[in-house]
Amino acid sequence: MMKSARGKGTSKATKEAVPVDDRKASKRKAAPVSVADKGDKQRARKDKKAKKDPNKPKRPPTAFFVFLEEFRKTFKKENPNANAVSAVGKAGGQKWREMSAAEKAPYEAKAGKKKDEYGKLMDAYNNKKVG
DNA sequence: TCTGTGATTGTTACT
DNA sequence: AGTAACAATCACAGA
Repeated sequence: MMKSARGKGTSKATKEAVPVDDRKASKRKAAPVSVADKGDKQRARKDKKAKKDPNKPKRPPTAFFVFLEEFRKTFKKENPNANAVSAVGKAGGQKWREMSAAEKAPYEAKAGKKKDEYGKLMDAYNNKKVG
């Protein structure tokens, strides 16, 4: 199964009325066209399928994902009917918003740890990439 | 049977 | 400084 494919998905929202994410810069995958076409934009990651870097370490899960992992369990327990990713995603996202730094602390700690390891991998990856 | 899509936020890498 | 892409996960739909 494909790891991830949100590149051409589109139809991101059932309702076009509400913006996807106004809190951030803009839309993430709102551009159905290939990024490479942009040219002026980042063409480095034009296609995930490129995969020219098999050694490249995958990005560590963010505090949100770490929390989501546990949240999914709890969520499924209360909502065994809602297993869909969108269900936990929204539910988790909503809760995540309510959560406070203190509660996110343990998750951020984990994320921070992952980042540390990720940096290590990056070092090895870069070393290999160059050589 | 297999692949792709959907949704969430945070973090990264590039320009 | 700003922007786009990706990270994990499962159920459903199409060929």
